[in-house]
Amino acid sequence: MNDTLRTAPDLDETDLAILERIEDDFDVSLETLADQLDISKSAVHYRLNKLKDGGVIQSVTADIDPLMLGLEMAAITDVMVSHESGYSEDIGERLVELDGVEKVYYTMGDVDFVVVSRVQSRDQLNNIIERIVAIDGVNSTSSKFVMQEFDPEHGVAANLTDEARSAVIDHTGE
Amino acid sequence: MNDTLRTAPDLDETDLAILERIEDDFDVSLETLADQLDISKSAVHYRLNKLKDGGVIQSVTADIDPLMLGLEMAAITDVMVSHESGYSEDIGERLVELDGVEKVYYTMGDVDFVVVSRVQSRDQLNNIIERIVAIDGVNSTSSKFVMQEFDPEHGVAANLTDEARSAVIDHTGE
DNA sequence: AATGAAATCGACCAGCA
DNA sequence: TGCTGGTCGATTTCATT
Repeated sequence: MNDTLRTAPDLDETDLAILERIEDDFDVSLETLADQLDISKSAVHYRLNKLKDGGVIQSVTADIDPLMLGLEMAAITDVMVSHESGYSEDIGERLVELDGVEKVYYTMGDVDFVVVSRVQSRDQLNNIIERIVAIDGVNSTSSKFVMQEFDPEHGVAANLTDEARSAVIDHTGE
Repeated sequence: MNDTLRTAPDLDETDLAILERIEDDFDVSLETLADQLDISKSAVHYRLNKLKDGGVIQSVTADIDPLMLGLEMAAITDVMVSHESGYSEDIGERLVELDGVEKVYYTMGDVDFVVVSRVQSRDQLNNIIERIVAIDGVNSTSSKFVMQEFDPEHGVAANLTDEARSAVIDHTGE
């Protein structure tokens, strides 16, 4: 057996059901969850703690509408770096530190980093791009505006294929 | 005055401070927040409700570690569509409905959609790509693997520039 | 908009299967 | 280990300012 994988410490169907429910809306009472799952409130709470301690639930966060903060503009910037100078990880960390940057992906292929940023104005976007090219090792950038965004109705747990579900649940023949 | 913007219904510095705190970790007691902000617990709760009702806080969600569900592979797929057939919005909605798809951006420029997906295996990624090209109107795709991801330490509210902050707070001379 | 008191709900503990 | 039931503390609600 391999011990290198730090995948979930034995999740069952009940755990998955809890995750599917709360990953989209944590504003449910323990009682509601308990009723839906036919277990007691304490059991739900016990499992929630286990999922938090086990790192399955990384955090509980309030999702803020960017539009309400005036952030009406999003952009995707491809960043090419010169591979000679410095390690990519450092550049990635510098990119993600920039104000307005929401997410950074380091990718294989001709593009090295994909940077998603969210700003109030074109000026602010230009500002971000300037700060990106100022980073040591950055060769060139290419940006495109985001016209519209689509978010899945359900999160990761609910989007698992049947194949993926069973792979999560029975990692050992108990 | 324009009335078309549905930006935040008058946020003040206290609201922003609350948002900055809970967008990264909602697991704080009202008492802690009240102490940090020098207002009463009830006042914090009152403001939280106002922020939820006003749509500033869209939802409270549990963030799940994809790795714990075996989703160790992420990919970014550029999708080109033929502009003659159908509206882009329909294609975007079909893309985001696919299992494993985490986010879809509709962009200006040569690339029409940028699709971020998260899967357990290369097979599952191939499966997603197959379903993408099967969508009516999709011309071609180009995918790249994500080797590493970088997330900001703080969320949108904390990443506002000073310029953006003041733009949020004093939208009317009260 | 904010407060304090009362009702409700969640967190924790000891014990049990 | 997973769960139960009960207790305590926290949160939600509401009348009041």
